[in-house]
Amino acid sequence: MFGALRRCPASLMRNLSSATLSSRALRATVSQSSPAVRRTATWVPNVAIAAFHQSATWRQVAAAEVEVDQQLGSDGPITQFKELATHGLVHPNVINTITRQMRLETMTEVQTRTINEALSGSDVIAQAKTGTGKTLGFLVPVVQKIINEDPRLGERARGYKKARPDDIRAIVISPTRELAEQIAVEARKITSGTSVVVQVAVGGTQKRMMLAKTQREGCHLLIATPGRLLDILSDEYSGVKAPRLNSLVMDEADRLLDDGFSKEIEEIKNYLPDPAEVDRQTLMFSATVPREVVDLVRRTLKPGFHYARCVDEDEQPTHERVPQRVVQLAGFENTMPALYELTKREIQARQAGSPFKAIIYFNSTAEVTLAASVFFKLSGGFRRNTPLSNTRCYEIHSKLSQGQRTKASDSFRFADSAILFSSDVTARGMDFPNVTHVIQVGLPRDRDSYIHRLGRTARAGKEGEGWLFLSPAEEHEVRRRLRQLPLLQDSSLETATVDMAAEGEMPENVAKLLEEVVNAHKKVYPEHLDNAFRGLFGAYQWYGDKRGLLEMANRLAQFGWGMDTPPPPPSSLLSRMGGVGRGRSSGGFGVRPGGRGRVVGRSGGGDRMGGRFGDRRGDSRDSFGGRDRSGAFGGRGGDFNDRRGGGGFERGPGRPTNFY
DNA sequence: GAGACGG
Repeated sequence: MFGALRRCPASLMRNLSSATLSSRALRATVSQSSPAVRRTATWVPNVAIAAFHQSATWRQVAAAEVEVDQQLGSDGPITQFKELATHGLVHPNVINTITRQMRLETMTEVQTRTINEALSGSDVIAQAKTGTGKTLGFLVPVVQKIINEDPRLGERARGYKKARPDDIRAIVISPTRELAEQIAVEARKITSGTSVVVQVAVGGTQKRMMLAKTQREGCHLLIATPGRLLDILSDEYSGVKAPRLNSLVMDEADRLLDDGFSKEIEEIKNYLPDPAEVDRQTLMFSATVPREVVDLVRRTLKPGFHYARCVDEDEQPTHERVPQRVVQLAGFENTMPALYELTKREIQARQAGSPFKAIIYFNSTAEVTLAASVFFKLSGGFRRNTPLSNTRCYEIHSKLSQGQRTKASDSFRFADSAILFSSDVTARGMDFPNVTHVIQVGLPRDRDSYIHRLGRTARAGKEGEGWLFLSPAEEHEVRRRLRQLPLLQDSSLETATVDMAAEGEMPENVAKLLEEVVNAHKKVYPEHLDNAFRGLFGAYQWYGDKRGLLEMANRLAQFGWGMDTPPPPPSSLLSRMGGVGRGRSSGGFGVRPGGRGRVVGRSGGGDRMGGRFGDRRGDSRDSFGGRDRSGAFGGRGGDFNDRRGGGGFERGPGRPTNFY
């Protein structure tokens, strides 16, 4: 059936290629054709052509495709791995490994669609949520294509496993090193019964070692990150060439095509053979396909590409299915106390046999490092019998060595109960089993980023929940950036809204918790504090009110970290604010910290915070009992009883009616 | 002065 695609009549192709077709006209064209044409067009890769028409959205195209499929009475795609071998579509040695060693029988939806389509030779862009087996979806057809070119590679003949270094037939590009390694593990598995040679090229490893290995063993399938790939392709002396490349896979394609990567990707293409001379199949995979990517895709993929929108209409995507709560913080300084309160509570609530496995995302690497160190102190280091002593803390971001990154990622992957403090390195594609919580501190750069991070939990049919901690700086931006997401306001964390500058009374348990957290900050390396402080201004560069930002940051340093004098902000910030003098006398640079009309920063004692919280005794919640505070002290029972929001959030645990 | 991607 799929071979028939190549024989798709030229006349039909021409019709479908006409950029003036709407999806409706396209359907009509197909359904009015003769039975023979209709049959050959069963999987009409060219339905996607309709996307060339400006009025056709991806959704319409996908709908048209399904409809055409139904109308034409397709005998349906192959859904069992075994059948791929019995129909002679994929080499039995590959399929046997999948069915016997990996114990997979039925393909997932994304696998069904992409494998069938890609084997037919058309370009594919596949949209599927994470954790649905996208990797096999492109590895199977890519490996098969390699075997097609040289059938001897299907066998595991001794001696034949020697490929030449310039034999690269397929390249898979991934935005992060860890994801590339994860893909390579799968690739080596499915090629273990064949003579196909897999190599990995990622940064942070020894380039010479990798090149020597490639010289020695050769390479058919190369899995790489953009930087290193460009590095070795452009290295005339000792690099690699791919004159016979005929498959290119972009995993997390939307990420690869956006600002940060697109330039490198373009450059990489300059080193690859001209598609006009060497026919090349391109496969793009992504969990989200934002509108801006569409134009790029049109230019990148061959006309007649296939769009596999493997998002089940009936099944809710992760970001609609997973419960998500928003914690509105009184200030930056409330972040760590609230995180600590939340994790402690969740760990205690889960003790018996159900582990707590969380990823906490931050927007700068320095914040990741700081939070991880503080939590390490809070968990009592390596001491036993603390609330967090059975929960290991790990840290991962791009500023660590590759060795540290790999260790953290593997440790967390196999951990039962643990917290991973992370930057966006792990936001996409990474498969950590059984993550129960994804906590995002600060507003992510965009909506997709939020969704990808959230996608680390509730995978493979498991439960999970999302949390978003927001500072006052983000109150307005969140409505713009995270529209239409079921974010439910949560006010169950007492430390989230408490005024940490308040000299007034506060409940003993809250005071104690704050003291613990502030003291932990005093035990970490001072440069961690300085770096995180500076990092904030980068992470919040979108925030217009620089003055207000500095004021909030100063409060963080004073009341959250117990510093007498906030660290200096980046000098560029001061020039941006304009007209603000520098000076340490006010207890900070540029802006006097404090706000809320309270006089602060007078006491000179080094242990001021400790003293304050230490002296606080006696439950005096009444003094806090003023208006609007009630929710914060309502105990754990009433989760959704917020009354501050003003926006009117859903109260009950049911489906939220109010969206940002 | 962010994040990811080569040293």
